[in-house]
Amino acid sequence: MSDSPATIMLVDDHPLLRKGLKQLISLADNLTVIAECSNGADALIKAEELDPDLIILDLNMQGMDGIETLKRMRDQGVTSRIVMLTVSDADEDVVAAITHGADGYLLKDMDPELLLEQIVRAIEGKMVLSEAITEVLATALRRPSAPTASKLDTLTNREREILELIAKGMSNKLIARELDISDGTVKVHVKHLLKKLGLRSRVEAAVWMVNQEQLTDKN
Amino acid sequence: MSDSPATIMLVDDHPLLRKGLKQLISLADNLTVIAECSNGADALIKAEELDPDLIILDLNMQGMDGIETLKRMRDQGVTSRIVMLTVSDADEDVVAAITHGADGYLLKDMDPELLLEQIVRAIEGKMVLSEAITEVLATALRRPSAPTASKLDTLTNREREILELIAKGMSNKLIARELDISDGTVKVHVKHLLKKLGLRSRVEAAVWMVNQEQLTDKN
DNA sequence: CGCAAACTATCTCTTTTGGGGTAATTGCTA
DNA sequence: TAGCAATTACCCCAAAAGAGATAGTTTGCG
Repeated sequence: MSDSPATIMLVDDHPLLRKGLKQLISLADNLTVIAECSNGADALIKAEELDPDLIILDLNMQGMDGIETLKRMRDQGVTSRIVMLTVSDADEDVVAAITHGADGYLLKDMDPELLLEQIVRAIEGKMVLSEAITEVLATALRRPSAPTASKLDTLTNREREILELIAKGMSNKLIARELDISDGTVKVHVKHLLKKLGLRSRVEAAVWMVNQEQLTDKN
Repeated sequence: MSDSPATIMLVDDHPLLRKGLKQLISLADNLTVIAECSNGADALIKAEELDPDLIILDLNMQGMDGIETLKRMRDQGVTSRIVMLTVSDADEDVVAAITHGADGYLLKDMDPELLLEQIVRAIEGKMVLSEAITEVLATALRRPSAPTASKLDTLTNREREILELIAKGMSNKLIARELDISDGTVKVHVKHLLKKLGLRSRVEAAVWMVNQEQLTDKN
């Protein structure tokens, strides 16, 4: 290590948490906080200007969120180590953070001493992950990733139509009336669509579809 | 005011945030933090034991959440002023907090100076609400109540639990295995929960629940 | 033209679901 | 103590769903 302290930038829209974090970091004499930002836009500018050794980035921020900020920083050519700090251990967030170039993912409810250790390790170039996170990441990587959208494509128009009605909670009989076909025919379509999607019941199909709709709505 | 400093107890499962908050409070010489808890159960014991002037209570905690903790404290006869501190400005939370006897509702992303002012005002016996919150509260009160959340509240714990499993697509048999009860019993609970929610099938229930979860997740 | 895929429909059979009831146990409350 | 709500479990029965097979009609493509 060098003899001058490592530079750290904090990005979090909770002043209180910044304060706590800064105080924590001040306990280590080879670390220094050179900047604080309360939002992503600010962080982008300061990151380029100051080129800190480490950026600690909150995931859940108003306006531009942590992932978006991270993405833009990397696009902009920021080479600082970047560690996400967050309350969320949601699968997608972890995966998104790592795939977009985060060097770590720590949870806010960690023990402060441990957190400080991890920060030091991050500056030393190591990937730091909360324990709870490593599992999530491992299982996420085991799955190739989003095969979901493609699955919908394997369905015929009629099957997709019927799946959407199932996702509204409708029974075969109601669907039959709605589409003006026999309920026996609906059963055939349901049978096929379940097989194609690898699901075991219309309830699974409904849940899957609703989540699917929500996912695509976000983008 | 008296000449001895007012006593404050902090309840939050993020050590970091407690640290920041404690430091902030230490800036005022007529305030003193006499206890810190990382969970609701601990808080219940210490609150009764120490009877602080003010309890600052995190809403989103592991295990017993803030509202539950608040409720039990009041049931237990704790007369301290209690202020909720949280990231969430979800309508239901605010209303729930106030109706269960909270004396204030502050957001974690407030300006620290302002936060400190509000803490002082709370100790002086005033109701303190973040600006963003007053609006929420006003509109929440204008409506008689939340039409959706109230329906979930009519369910018993077991029914809600089973509804959540249905919302994962599980069959009665699977749910029975999961909860280690007979599948006949699961059917009884399903029957009741459908009647209470005014739904006609588990598929409707699943769809309703998934949408419900998504709505509450956003806040 | 011939063929495959999609859509339709029907039949059979098993499993699941939902609605009705009764009843024992527990724990809390008036 | 009596009563009530919640949880558990069982009964019966009708409706719905799902899996299998078979088959007619239409449509588009090589």
